[in-house]
Amino acid sequence: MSAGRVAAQATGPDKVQRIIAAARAAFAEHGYAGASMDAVAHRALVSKATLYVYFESKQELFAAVILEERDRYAASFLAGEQGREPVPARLLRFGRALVQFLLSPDIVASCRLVMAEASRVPELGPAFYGNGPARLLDRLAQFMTRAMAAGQLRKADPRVVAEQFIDLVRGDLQLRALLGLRDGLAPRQIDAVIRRGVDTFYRAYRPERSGLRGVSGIQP
Amino acid sequence: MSAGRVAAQATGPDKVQRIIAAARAAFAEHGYAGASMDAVAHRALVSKATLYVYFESKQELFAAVILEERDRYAASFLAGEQGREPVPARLLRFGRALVQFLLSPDIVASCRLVMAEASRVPELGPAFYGNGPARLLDRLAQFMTRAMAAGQLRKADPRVVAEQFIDLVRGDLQLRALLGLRDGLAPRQIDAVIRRGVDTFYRAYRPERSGLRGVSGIQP
DNA sequence: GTCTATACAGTGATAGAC
DNA sequence: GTCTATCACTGTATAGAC
Repeated sequence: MSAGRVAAQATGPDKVQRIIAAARAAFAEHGYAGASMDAVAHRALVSKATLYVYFESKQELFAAVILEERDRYAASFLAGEQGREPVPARLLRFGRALVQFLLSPDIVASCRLVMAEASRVPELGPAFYGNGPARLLDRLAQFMTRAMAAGQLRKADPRVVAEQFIDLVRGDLQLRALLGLRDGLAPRQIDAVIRRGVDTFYRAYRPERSGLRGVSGIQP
Repeated sequence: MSAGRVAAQATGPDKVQRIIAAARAAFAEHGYAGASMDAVAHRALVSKATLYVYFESKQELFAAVILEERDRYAASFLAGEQGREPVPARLLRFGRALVQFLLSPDIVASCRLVMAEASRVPELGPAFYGNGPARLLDRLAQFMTRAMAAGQLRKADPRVVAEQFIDLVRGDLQLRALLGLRDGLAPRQIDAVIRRGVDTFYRAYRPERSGLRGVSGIQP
């Protein structure tokens, strides 16, 4: 137990990760109350008692799952900034990445779980929002600020602009996904929503005297 | 069993309603799996066995709760059409009613439940969406169609226009409510989101050239 | 630390008296 | 139709052997 060699047991290091992964799958499949600790232990290839060595309760395990997913949320968006492209094209690129992310099965499952338990675990919702959507909004607002400074967008509150961009691009796609609809979520339909969202956004926020320049050069 | 007098028992008629109401409260409070039939029976002041007289299973009771709430969804929006007001004012009025509805505790709770169970009860999501948001979208699209015909809005696909209006007015308010955030949901902040949404919407969809083309809405 | 085995409460659903 | 009492089962959490 003392210093030096920690004597890495055969099953020490990543066991926690395995448990969390198993728990995430179980929660996503059966919901919080519906997922049994037995099932989690079985999936993680450990005994139920071992579970309780690492996590004092089911609640704590659940929180660990959500907070781990939360970190993926603030993932590497906007990675290739592609500064050369015109603003509408960059918006379209970003919108596609955003929606693809929001509709990914992992994120849909996480959102469902957090929403379902929000009233019983009040600190979960703010934690999820603060490290997910809020960060996203910040980064997008910075982008909008730069675009406005460069005269590529009409001047306005960058946070409002960013929020409305997200609203328009997301459409009701996220709602549909959360409700488990399969209609209207084909790739082509999704892309149509995104393109129309970018189009309307740019129509409202393009520079004032863009004059006769076309609304967008974004038709793929 | 035989014909004629059905002999209305003292507790026949509204008992089902009482059970459904109790079930809605229990599901909203503890989630589907977390709510016990025992608790529902207790709340409804009936015995558990009586529950199973009216509903064959927990699933069936749950479906009844959701489908009853669904009907409230298609409630009397857009009641006072107020045809005299200018379009932006009418949009603002409608946006306020819409958001107030979306943020009401009952609807938030229903959405959470449906989303949480969507993957396990696949027919629930479509039923909820079809009788709720979809109907709303239809009515709003009709409104947009009339406004376009009257030259008060730029011509475009009415369904797309209606959808984007909802997106802009809703903002992330519904998401925040579903996640259980209490920040940013003060009445004043809510109204600010709505007003900015209507403003951006109208900027994108106001008539092209209000001055030259003549606003006479004779052209269908 | 890890496992097998289990305590104890609570679950959905049912049988039988009234 | 309604209730009391109960079934068979599963849940979380814990003891004790290794």
